[in-house]
Amino acid sequence: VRTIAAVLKKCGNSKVLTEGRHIHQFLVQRGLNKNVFLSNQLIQMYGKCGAVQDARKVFDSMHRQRNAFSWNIIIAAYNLQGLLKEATELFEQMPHRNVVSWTTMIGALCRHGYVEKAMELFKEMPQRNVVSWNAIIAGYAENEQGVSALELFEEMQEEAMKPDKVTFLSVLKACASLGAIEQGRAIHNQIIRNRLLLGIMVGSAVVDKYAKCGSMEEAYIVFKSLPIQNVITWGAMIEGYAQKGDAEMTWHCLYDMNLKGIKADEVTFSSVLAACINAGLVDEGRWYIKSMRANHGLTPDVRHYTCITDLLSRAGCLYEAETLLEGSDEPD
RNA sequence: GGCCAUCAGCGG
Repeated sequence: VRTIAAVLKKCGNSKVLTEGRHIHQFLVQRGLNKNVFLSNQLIQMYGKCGAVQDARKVFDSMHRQRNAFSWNIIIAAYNLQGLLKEATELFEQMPHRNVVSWTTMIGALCRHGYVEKAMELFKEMPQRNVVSWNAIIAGYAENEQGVSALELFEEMQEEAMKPDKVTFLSVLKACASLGAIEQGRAIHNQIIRNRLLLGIMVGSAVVDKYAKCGSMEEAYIVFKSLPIQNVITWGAMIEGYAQKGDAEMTWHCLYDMNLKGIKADEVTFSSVLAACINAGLVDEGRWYIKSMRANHGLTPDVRHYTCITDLLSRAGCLYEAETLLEGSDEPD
């Protein structure tokens, strides 16, 4: 049972629906489909594969066997597809909502931009844990309401709720979008004081925050101190230099990351092109967008064409911009 | 007891 569960989980995470269906059939044949634990895994597997209808069938077939997990999982499945209405209906029908159910809905509402509604739920819910706090803080941070995010962060600590690494991620993001360098430093110090080692995720957020606040020196110090550097940490550095129009350092990073065996991706190149715009380097821009295909096996998409058109039209090369767009396979 | 919610770089 444990191994079947693990396989189902893998199917969900790697979205291999056909394999998942086979296991489902197998479970039916063996009469194991009455197992609540496995049924929950099935719902989750279908949900992650985007097959909400199948997930729902399993859920419905459970009848009175359903537990809080089943409900939470099916609600999350609808939310994953952006089906907020259906998720809300189930949430309202759910008999014994727990902290996870509430938090799931808070996250979903925030993802749709309904932060105020999420806040209502947050206040209404009977008890909150660190994840609930994280969800609402991330919601404000995502919806460019960094100030509220930071206020909530204060509030949570007044209520003696200990922030964890996800909390720090969200508030650092809020600082980054606000350009709040001092607040950001304070949070960085707090992370250090809490002896939370900078893992790759929080570490990238710290780097990004310093970069967005324009302090590339501090960004670099943290960057170097991280256990590993990946495409995202490099990307945060490159974006920082790009925003400053520091083309030199942008090229340097791009070169360096390749040396270290980290492959630049589409996001990296949209920053590189942004650097070209900010530094007014038309030839380099032309070269890098070609280099994406030629040297990196990447396909430029709308983001890159937007940059290059911007760059070319600023330089007065409108005709060239048009021909470039016609040659691309992007509709816009 | 085990299975569910919050999660880092560009644009959207």
